[in-house]
Amino acid sequence: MLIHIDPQSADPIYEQIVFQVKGAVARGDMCAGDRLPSVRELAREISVNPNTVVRSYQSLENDGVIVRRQGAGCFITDTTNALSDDERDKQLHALMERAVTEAFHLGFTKEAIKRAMNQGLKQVRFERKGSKK
Amino acid sequence: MLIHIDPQSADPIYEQIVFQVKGAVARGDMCAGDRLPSVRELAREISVNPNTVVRSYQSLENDGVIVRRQGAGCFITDTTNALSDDERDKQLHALMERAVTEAFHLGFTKEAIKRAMNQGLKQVRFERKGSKK
Amino acid sequence: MLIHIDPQSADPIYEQIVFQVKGAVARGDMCAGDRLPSVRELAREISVNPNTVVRSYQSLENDGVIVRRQGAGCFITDTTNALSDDERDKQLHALMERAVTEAFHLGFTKEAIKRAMNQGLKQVRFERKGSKK
Amino acid sequence: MLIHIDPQSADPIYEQIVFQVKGAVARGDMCAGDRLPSVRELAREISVNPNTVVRSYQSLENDGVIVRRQGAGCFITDTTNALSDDERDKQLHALMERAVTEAFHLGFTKEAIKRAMNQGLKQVRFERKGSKK
DNA sequence: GTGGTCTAGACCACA
DNA sequence: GTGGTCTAGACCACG
Repeated sequence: MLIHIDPQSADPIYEQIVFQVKGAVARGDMCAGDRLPSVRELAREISVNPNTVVRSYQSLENDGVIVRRQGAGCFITDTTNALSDDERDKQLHALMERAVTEAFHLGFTKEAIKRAMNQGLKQVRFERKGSKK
Repeated sequence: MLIHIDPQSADPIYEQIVFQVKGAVARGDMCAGDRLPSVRELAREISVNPNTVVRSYQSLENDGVIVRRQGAGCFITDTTNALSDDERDKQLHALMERAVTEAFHLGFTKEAIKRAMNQGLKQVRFERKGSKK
Repeated sequence: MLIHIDPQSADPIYEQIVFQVKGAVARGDMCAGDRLPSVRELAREISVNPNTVVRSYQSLENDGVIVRRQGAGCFITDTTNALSDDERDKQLHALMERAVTEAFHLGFTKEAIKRAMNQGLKQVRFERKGSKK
Repeated sequence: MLIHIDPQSADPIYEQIVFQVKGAVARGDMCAGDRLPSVRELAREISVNPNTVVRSYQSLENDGVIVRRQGAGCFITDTTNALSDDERDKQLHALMERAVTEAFHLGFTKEAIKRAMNQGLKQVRFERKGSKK
């Protein structure tokens, strides 16, 4: 695993882990069925408290990104999100509204924002989680 | 002002206020020079403690969105962001990466995300804060 | 930490704390990565309300001097200032104009002011925050 | 008079007035014996509440920059500051320490700070207040 | 243990 | 009237 924690960041460590796993999956660096490192393993690797890793894995399971199987470990899922269409649309809308609003207040033009968004989209493997291999 | 607070939300109240003000400015509903409701007034209106509103206004001032003038009130600024280009680019990139990653994990396709982004962009007045009339 | 508060001062308590921390960093008494006393600890030590210390630490974080990490504590950063060059120049100019003007009205000569400035400069470790050991 | 108020500034108006008068005197634009505009005159000119101007003039009188003579108006003084040498030295030291510390945290080098200081010094007429004419 | 948020209510400074 | 500071004390989130 290639998880990097920035101790300078104000973001809580558990959120940094969550986002890096989500990012790895989105980029296709991890695929459905792949096993995450065990809690203790990852905790040692990135020098954080095991409880913090547990917290991250709980959050990832909550978001439907992984499943935890007793005794076997944690695995990336291929399930599409369990939320209702309405709820998903609402969340997508909120995500984009927030991103655009913040970008506007950073002083960017419409074109610059579009460019950055396209660049972001390019880094994601949309052929879906299970397709690798 | 038409600020709505969801006391159930996981987002802290003060951030909800911050985002709603930023959104109003981005949409052009508020322009440079416009006065925000007074701390006490807004606090009463949305039934929160005045200190919570103060916290929001502090945050907005830090982000260069408003100025707070003792005895006078709080006003939308027309200043462009004071951060360095490097820092702004870094933040824009992080914003977009995060938004795209989250949208991917909600199960949306590239096209759906683009569509939502364009819809978000349409609601922003990019002619900048002072341009209303 | 050796922070001293003058409750008689016209400067607000939280600003006194901010300046003393900034001074300690500038003198090299504190370096990048060093941990500040906890909010409660410092509050007890200097006999002020914890919220007042929180206010100081918020301000220091805004100025990029420290990061606050939930559950972990507050740490001196090694980041260089994120403001644009224009903004930094503007602020430097304003600082110096103000200092010189006030010194003039205290009745000092050009030479005396220069001397005091050089003395001030001598106390700062310009080899930057992280360089201690 | 050439006093300019910046309504975008977070600095209180009365302080802006005080500093602009002090600056004008330091630059030699106003000399000992010169008369300030009357309270009402200045208030009208810069569109502020007369009480605010009164506050500024009080502060300037307090600092020994002007004298207010009943019925005649306010005049620039030529008196050197009334404080004790010890007190003046202490204030000078504090001024410079503060300026240098803030400049350091803006990320400037020793040389850049010296340069800015010299530039600031150049704009001041050290031949003292009464010498013009 | 750490920091983060929120409430309640006081008193001061500015316009 | 406005915002600015400070206290007291509660409860939550993170490591």
